[in-house]
Order: sequence, then structure tokens, then C-alpha cells
Amino acid sequence: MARSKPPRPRAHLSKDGVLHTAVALASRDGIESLTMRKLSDELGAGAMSLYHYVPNKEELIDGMVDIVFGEIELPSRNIDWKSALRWRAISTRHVLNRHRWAVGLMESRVTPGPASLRLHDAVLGCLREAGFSIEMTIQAYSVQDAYIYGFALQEKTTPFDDAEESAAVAEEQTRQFAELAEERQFASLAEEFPYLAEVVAGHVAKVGYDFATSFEYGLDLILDALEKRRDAS
Amino acid sequence: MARSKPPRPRAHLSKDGVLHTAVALASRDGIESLTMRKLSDELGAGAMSLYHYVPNKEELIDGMVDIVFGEIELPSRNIDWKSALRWRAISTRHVLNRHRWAVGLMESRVTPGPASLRLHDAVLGCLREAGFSIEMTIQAYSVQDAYIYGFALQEKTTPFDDAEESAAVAEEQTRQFAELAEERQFASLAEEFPYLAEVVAGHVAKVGYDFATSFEYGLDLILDALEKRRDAS
DNA sequence: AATCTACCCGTACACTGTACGAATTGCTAG
DNA sequence: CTAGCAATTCGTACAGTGTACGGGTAGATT
Repeated sequence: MARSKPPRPRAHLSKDGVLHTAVALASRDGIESLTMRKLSDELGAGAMSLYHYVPNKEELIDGMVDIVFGEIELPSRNIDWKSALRWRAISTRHVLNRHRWAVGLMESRVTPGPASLRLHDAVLGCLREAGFSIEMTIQAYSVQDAYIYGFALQEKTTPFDDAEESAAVAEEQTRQFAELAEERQFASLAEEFPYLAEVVAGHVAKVGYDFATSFEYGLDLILDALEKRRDAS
Repeated sequence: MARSKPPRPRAHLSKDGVLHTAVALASRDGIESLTMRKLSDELGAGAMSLYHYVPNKEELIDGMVDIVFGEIELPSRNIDWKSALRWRAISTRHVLNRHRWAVGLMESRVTPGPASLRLHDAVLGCLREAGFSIEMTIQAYSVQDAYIYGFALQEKTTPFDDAEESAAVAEEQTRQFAELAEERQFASLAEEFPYLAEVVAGHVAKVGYDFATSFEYGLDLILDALEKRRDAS
């Protein structure tokens, strides 16, 4: 009785709607499973309808990335520069954790969208107003963003979310390596990679590793160092 | 006269050969155009022959990534830790520049290969022997790698290689934005994003931007800050 | 009511990774 | 030297991808 072609009730689309459901889908199922057909299904439309709002998949992703940029909080103008930049960095990490698929794509797109431009401008402005020279502003910007996005990259595919889970994972991986070593005629982890063993099996497995704490440690290290360099010039 | 099926002279393959030509192909044409069929063509073999050496494309890429890890120079044991780590960082940047396709993939693979383990162990060892506590070693490792891979990410898709070219690109992009602003009823770059304009049009277009210099500036900033924190404990 | 324009989408095509199983090669044991 | 076998190569087929093309249909404008 199932008609093979129930005439669709006509979908009503918009560029914003397309982009936002695309983001939602990518964040839920991962970007590698985001398909023009799946996206259009989710919207109750035909696959080719999407092409009225987006010229191709590449530019669809550009749009998605700019939505993610838009979720990052701009550095506040009412507090000191270090706190402001600290907070926007933490905000960036949060957003990137919500949208892991975006991690390798944010900084490496060719054509930046408006939200991206707005954020970049705000960060540069924050540094300039804090008394950094143009040259130092560029450097400061570069270090911070490299760190932020690089850190997100490390976090992207880790199978744990907090310190406790990290300990469990470390233990599990250590065990797996031991198996693998036995299976072949390998040396043990401790013999072949003593320092790695010390850190993974000896420390993380016992104490755990917390990404949030680690991120802020490195962030403060960088911001403090930037301040010193500014004052020295 | 062209036979549609010249019986192939039988390819002689090996896992190493497959992996290395895959790396060469990806580095030349970009990873998005690396196809099982293209790879097998390059090797003078049929597409399905590859699957005798590699279970699937995902693990092929794992292998390729580990080859890239293998090209990174280990930190030397014969010099002070800061110089050693400085050099391995610079070496990493060079390698990643040779293999841009690998940039988002190095740190985010699930199963690390032997070269990756070796490098990680060596870096951790360098820090431990330099007197860092286990906790600080982990932090130091995290900051450095986040910075290195994040920086590589920024470099990944930039269309210039040195300071001169960067100036030309900055000028061109400024011009393009002006066009776009005129086309719609937009405000100009300088009005909408004043700080961005100052940096891009005002500075980079005139002086240029050199990635290598910038990278080392941030790298030294981080290494110096790490040393201070070590000495303070 | 007629026209037009913006929007929607079915079909088709080239290209992807890879499951399956058949063909061939080179080695090893008799 | 031969029989048999295991390792290796690969042709065919299939489901799934992005998207070019062109025909349709709804809603606004005259």
C-alpha cells in the first residue's frame, strides 16, 4: 500500500535553516556522515533543493564554519585585556568541543565569513588597545590561535571527557599494548618506550588527565609571557 | 589498435611501497584526490590489489601518517633540552609543510604507529631528563604540541610562502574586499573592521609576514616560559 | 486571469570505497 | 621434475557520493 512516490508536501527552505540543520547533523553524527541527501531528508526536501541556497558542498561547509565562529564569545571591552582574551579562548574551546567536526576546518578555510572577520577584528582590537605594537599584536594573535586550535585538535578524537575516564582509558591502552607486545616478540612498553610508560601507565592511569585544567595552564603561560614581552619594549 | 585489456605485467607490491607512493601522491596532489584507484594505477596494479597490504583506506592513512612522523627528527640527547626541543619543533614544521595533507591528521588518529610512539617517548624523555616533574612534563608536552600543530594548521592553506608573496596576497585581498563592499551597500573594510584593516592593509601589505620568523618567536616564548616555571618549583 | 519568477526536485552520470571470488604466480614437498 | 598449496593479484559488481540538467509547480505581480 506504500506509494513509492508520495508527493512531498513541499518543503520550505532557507539558507539559514539549511546551514543550521547541517551544523546540528554534523555535531550529532560527525561530518563524514553529513550527506547532501541525508541533510535534505532531515529537512523534508529533495536533495537538489539544497543547491538553490548553496552552490556546492564546499561552500555549505564554509557557511557551517561561520556559524561556529558566531558561537564564540567576543572578547569583552569592559575588562582588562588578559581576562578578556582568556575568556574568549575558553569560549572557543567550549564551542569547538560542541562541534568537533569543525576543528580542522576553522582556521584553514580560504574565504572567511562575517562572523570570522568580526571575531578576528575584536581580538586584534583588544590587543591594540592594550598597548601592543602592530608587530607584537600579530605575533600575539598567532601564538594564541595556534595554541587554541592545536589544543582542540588534540582533544578532537580522545575517547574520554574527564579525568576519571582518562585514567580508565590509560589503563586500558596500557593493557592493550602489553597484549600486543606479547603476541609478537616485542619488548614491553616499559622497555621500548620507558618515558611514555612512565607517563601513561605510571601517572595518567593513576591520577588522570583533565583537559580543561591543562588548557588553562598553557593559556595562562602564554598570556603571561605575552604581557612580559609587551612591557619589555 | 588499443587493446582494452592488455594483460597487466603483474605488479609486485609491498606494504612499504604502497604507503610511500601514497604519501608522495598525497603530498603532490592533495589528499582529497588520493584514490585507491589512482594509487593502484601509480603502482601499475589493480585497485583491489592494495587490499592485500592494507585492510581499508582508513588504515592506509594511518600508515601514511606514521611515515610522516618518521620524518621528524628526534630531539638530540647531546645538547641542552631547550635547543633540542626547539630543533625538533622546527623540524616538525618543515615536515608538515612538505606534507600539508597530514596536518589535521597527525594528532587526531586513534591508533598511533611506531614512529609516533618513538617521537613522543623521545620528547617526554627530553623533558624528564631536564628536570621537569611528571606533571610539568605533561603540561610542557601539551603546550608545545598544541602550538606546533595549531601553527601548521594556520599555514596549511595560505596561498603564499614568504614575506614578499604575503604582501602581494594581503594587497589583493584588501582590493577584493573593497570590491565586495562596493558591490553590496557594505561599509568599507576600514569602517567595519578597523583593526583588521590596520593589520592587513596597513601592515602586512607593506611589510609582509614571514611564517618562519613568527613560528620561532612563539616557540621561544613558550620554551622560555616553560623554563621559568620549572625553575620556580 | 495571465504572466513571471523563485523555488523545488526526479533522473542521470561519473566517481568513490570495497565485498566477493576467481585467476595466477612462485614455493615447497615428494 | 611435478603436485599441490599458499600467497598474491585483480575483474566485476554494488551501494553510496556530489551535482549537472531540465522540467515542474507554487505564489506574487500585473
